[in-house]
Amino acid sequence: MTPMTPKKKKIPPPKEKLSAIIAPKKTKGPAPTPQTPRGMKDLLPTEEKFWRQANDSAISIARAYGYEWIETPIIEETQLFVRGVGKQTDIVEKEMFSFVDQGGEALSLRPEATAAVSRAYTSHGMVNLPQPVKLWYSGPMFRHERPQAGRLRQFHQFGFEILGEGKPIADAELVLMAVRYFGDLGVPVTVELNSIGDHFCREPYKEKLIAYYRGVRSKLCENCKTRLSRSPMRLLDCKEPECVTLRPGAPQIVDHLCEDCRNHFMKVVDYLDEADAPYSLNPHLVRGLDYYTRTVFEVLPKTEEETARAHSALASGGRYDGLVELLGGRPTPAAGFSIGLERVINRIKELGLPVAGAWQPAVYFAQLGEPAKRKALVLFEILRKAGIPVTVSFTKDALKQQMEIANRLGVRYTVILGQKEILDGTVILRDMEAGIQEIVDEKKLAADLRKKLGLDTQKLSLPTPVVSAAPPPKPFEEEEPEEAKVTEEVPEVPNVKPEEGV
RNA sequence: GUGGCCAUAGCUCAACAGUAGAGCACUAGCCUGUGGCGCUAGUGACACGGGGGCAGCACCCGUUGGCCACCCCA
Repeated sequence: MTPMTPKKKKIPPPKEKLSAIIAPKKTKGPAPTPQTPRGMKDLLPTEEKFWRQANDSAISIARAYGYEWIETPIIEETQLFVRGVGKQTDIVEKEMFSFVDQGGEALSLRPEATAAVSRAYTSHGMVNLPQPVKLWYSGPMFRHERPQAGRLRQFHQFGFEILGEGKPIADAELVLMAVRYFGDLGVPVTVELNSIGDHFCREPYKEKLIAYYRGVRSKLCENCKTRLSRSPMRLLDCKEPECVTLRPGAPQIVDHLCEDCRNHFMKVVDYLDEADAPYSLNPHLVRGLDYYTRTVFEVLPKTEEETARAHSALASGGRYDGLVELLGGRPTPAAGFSIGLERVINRIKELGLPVAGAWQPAVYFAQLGEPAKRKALVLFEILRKAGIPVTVSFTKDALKQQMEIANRLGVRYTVILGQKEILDGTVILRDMEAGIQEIVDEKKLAADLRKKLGLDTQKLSLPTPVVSAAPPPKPFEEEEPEEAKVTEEVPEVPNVKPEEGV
């Protein structure tokens, strides 16, 4: 007996296929440039500020509400999702990137994170932590769908989960967090809210629903005919005109909630009213994942014209009281929601909302000549250590080029180090706005720059002065029409037109 | 997954069945240690594969990718 051998049946790895891919047959012509896989894209430097904005705002919400960071693997056992998300859901049935690895394990790229977080809750004995356990995560998710704007195969979700808490105020907290997140960003949204009961009241309700639709079965769309036996609740969601017309006669889940579920839902609604949250009840809101119980909600963009696109949710979530237990843990009430970061960013761009800038250096370090390069290696580091947002291009030789870079970066000051300065133990400090230069002792440079940049008036040094998540309408950079108060003019600079004063 | 539209330089766009052009960007020079403006020059593309045709980027088919609707959701 080898105890190492797992009991699971192993499927032999598809060796031939793999080797065929790694060593493909020769083709004629030049090798084609590889593309990103369908529905997956590179995120480029120009996107940084939007991602920072969307992500940092969410982090500040997470902190404020007491959620802690967690990160789970991008790949999990396929079974986790089959059991957690549900065998009959669209996600599991047709949208998962699943594969068998070299060791014969059936694995999948995660299509969502709630199942994994619930697994982690049990795996790491978080039941023994003070309850509830409140967690946030952020990362890529994968669904094999037909791509479209706002719908990718690799997309990013930021999510929050409360595990070990069944009180309705937890549901309300989550909805409010969502509302406030979008409020902070300046994205107008509405929340659609519903309760889909728990398994005590849902099963009897489903029977009634099926009974109703059986009576009118012939009028249903093809899709719904199949849904009828597999997931009848989804009939309420169908957009086919025939099905829509049948909907008003259908029994509504809210009318069939058990007493506990009804009370729970009423309290959630009550809390939301108290907080003046912009929600509306949508008795037809049903989630595509099996684990939801009781409260479910979607956050939709509020747009001028109610176009079809308005129906793509920016965030969604709800309560999932059965999930932890379903995955082999103790019965644990839980709830959560997740935000679709790409969709949020699209919206921010469409609305032209202000975002905090990406990291901006305030000082550029220019060096001229080989000795200066060497010395720059040391002097630059001193500035960096001193907490000055400084940047440099050691590979560039011509001063002109470096000045161009400094200009493009929009830096306040450029430090210039050349032969002369090395001999004197000094450095030229150029004010890029005023076009004025002064000579500074290299030993005093760091302190001088900190003073000029006003760094000493703030806290202590921030090694990476990243823009904080200060969310609300914070326009762009404040401009400082600082008049020239420095002494030495440098005449040879062709400062042609004084009209460009500020 | 179904149906439709689309695909020319890094970006935004032209052109013609006879062998691709602009603006911006990029690189260099005018300016031998100093940015923004200007001038000059240069780099750089017909997504991939096949078909008919003297000839194709243009027409046809396939592949890949994007977008739109459906589906679904984030």
